[in-house]
Amino acid sequence: MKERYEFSLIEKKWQKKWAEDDAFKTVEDENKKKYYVLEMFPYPSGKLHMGHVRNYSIGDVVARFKKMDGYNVLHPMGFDSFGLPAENAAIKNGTPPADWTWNNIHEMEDQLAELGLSYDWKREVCTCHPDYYRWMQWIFIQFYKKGLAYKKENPVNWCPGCQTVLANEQVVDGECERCGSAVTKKNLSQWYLKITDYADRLLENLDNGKLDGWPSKVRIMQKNWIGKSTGCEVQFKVKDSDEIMTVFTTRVDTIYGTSFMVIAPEYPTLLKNVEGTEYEAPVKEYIDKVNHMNEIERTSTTNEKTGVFIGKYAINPFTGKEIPIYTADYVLMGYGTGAVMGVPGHDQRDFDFAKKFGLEILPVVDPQDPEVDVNNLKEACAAKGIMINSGEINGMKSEDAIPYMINKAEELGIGKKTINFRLRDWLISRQRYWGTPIPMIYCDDCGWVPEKEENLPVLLPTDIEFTGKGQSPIASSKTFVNTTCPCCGKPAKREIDTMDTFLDSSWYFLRYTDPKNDKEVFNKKKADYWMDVDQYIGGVEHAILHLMYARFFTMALHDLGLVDVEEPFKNLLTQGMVNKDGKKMSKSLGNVVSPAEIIEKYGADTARLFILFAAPPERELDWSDDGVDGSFRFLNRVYRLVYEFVEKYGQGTDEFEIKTKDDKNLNYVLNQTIKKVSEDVGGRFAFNTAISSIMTLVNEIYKYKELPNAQVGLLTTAVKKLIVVLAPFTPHICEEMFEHMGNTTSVHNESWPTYDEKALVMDTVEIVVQLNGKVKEKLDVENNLSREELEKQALEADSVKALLEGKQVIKVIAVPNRLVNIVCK
RNA sequence: GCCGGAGUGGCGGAAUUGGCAGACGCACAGGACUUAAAAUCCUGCGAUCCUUACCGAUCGUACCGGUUCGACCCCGGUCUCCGGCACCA
Repeated sequence: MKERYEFSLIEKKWQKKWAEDDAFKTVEDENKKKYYVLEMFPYPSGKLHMGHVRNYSIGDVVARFKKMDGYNVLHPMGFDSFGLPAENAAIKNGTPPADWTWNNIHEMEDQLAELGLSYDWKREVCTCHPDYYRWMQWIFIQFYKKGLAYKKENPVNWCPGCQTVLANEQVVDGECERCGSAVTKKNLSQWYLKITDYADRLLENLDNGKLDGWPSKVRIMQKNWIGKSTGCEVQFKVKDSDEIMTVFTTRVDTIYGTSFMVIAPEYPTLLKNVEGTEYEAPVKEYIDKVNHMNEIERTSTTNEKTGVFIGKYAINPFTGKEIPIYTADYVLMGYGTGAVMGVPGHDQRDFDFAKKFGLEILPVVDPQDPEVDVNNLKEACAAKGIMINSGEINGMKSEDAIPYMINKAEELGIGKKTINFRLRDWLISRQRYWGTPIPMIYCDDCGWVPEKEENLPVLLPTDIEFTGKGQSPIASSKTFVNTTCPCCGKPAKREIDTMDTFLDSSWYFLRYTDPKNDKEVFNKKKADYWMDVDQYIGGVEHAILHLMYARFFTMALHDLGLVDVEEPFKNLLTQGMVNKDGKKMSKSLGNVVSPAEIIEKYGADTARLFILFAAPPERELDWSDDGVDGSFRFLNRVYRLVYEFVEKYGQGTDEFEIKTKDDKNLNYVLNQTIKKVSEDVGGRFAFNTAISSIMTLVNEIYKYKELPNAQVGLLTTAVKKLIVVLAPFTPHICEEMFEHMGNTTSVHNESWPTYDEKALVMDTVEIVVQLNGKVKEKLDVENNLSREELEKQALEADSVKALLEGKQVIKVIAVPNRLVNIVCK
């Protein structure tokens, strides 16, 4: 070890050694407790950013700590390597997507290596590799066989920028989450996965304790996304017709206040109902107008209500009243039945609509609120209350009227209790090239048939022209499309769409448990040994999409008998963003700090230390160049401490005896630090406070070593343990210092140190004396004094007596080892 | 609109169960070492007031109020910021 801290040499030296020794290889071991720590694998854009560094630094500390703490740790890494950017590069530069992607993967592997992360690279998984997507296709076929995958024509979200369809979850505020184009609707025949079959289970597990290790924020977001609502379907007859229109409502109690009905412009019988009437032209015109709106326009809540009367009336089954039927775009075909009953008194949308079209507003719930005049409503009153104008349910509480009316509707055979979910089935077809081919074949005689499993993988063709326009680029392949039917052997055509890349990332954590298996998707025994993931770490932006898809996949695979667990991630940590000057790092703002630059200037250990120290992991972190300097200074300070120690004492000695107050103090701080780091890293992931306590220890060692009666043995112990507890955070420098202290093994194979309870008990403690809750005095008293004894000693202390002079003591509260509060006047 | 979360020095943050607010670090200021600089080391660092100084006093965790011997922490209300959902009947 040199006198100066030359991080670059040190980091290269140990990275090489770890690679040569295969230091982080993991194998199943039934005799050891397993721990699976996983960071969300990256898309191989080619460059690591600070968000990655933060994500992987957190994971690495946990992995290294758990390993030292005696666990059999699985800590793998891979690449989510299908996706649009590779294809865009092909359009722009003519580089084949595969070449572009593999180049990027190799660059990112190098960058990850520079961070000194403890991955078992033998388990690397890349989703664009045929060894992986072969099993992706296999899973799809199992889903298809179980009825979980189906093809259907539907109005779907279409992104004109990416020239592909999108899942509901990928449409954000009416825009494509990737490119920001306004999303439009298109009628297309597409593949779906039946995630709605799992809606109830996905929802239930959010609240039944299975996901208690998740941030409640994420659970609430998923809950809202699934959006369960319990209500009632009620049938309305259409006047002078055999047709029945069924509405869905959560407020069947208000049915007596229905003054109109609205159906969606896509309602299947709408055109038939107006055919040949004077209403045909205006209705068609309206539908046409709606079809030309994009999602942003159509779903804007600030829009004034629009709609047209369709010339028909429905009959309220409870009152017999005839009500006009309208079509309006505020009613969505995709939710409920596509028809609603209009109760303007108690639903704001219906209120707005009634005002616009001059329809009757009949109050049926009295909220018993002096501020609300029910007979002259200024806005809809959604509050609960007492039923009025509602026939036999008058006087009932509205919350009691709901079950009563559901019951009644069921008895009369005109309705039933219904549960609706906001969650829709997952549209997984993409009109793109760089993704897993959907392994389905269309035969004129047999229809859609899955490829035979022994023929998997269905390889991506390479004779492709990339234009960025039209249908899937795969259509341009001369070799791919034509095949024979796996069922009857006649000529048939392959599906040319590929899968949404979110499928690839929905089960990669399972493949890590058995990544090289070419006989099965993964071995059940291995998967059952490692699963579930004990700690999953990644950005909160995946709270809904990835995390819900992965949960769905795991449940479905569980149901197929492939794995025991049904929830994949026991604990979830959502890390905050890395900002600069309070703003998101971005090229356009020119405030991007590149990890490569920082590593070159300060080394990976400093980068890791700073990023873990600057803020708690789940919070946003503001990058500070000065702060990085501080972390660098600290590592230099530790380095110097060890260097000077060895210069002076060689390997030192382990033997010591606690004699002086200073000995006792250093030993206390040492044990306190071990305790604090163990709890902060092992329990609550407070890496910032763990590091601050290590800094305190270093400060104390510096003070102690200058004392004339400092003991070499105690000093040696403190320095050695310091290196060990710091090792998970800054692995290279600690390895170097550990070696310099005379060790021939790796510091990362050390057992995590335990602390001595006895060392944490001081002879005396400082307690606070308060007068009426205000601190006035501090006293050193014997440790663990009883309440009574503490009170007695405090009142007898001269300084306290002086304070109380001329005052009358009313009450004394004594808390052992903490304080005495004297209430007086 | 609905549902979450947050608000603490000049800055990042700490206070884990209602018990000394501001740990640790950054920045800044002063000093030591040095021919000088860097590096390093030492000291100070919430506000206001008092005092020559030491000592001390009062206020202070977004704002207003409450509970309590005692509140950054619990309760009620208000404001601001951030995130999610949103014409889902």
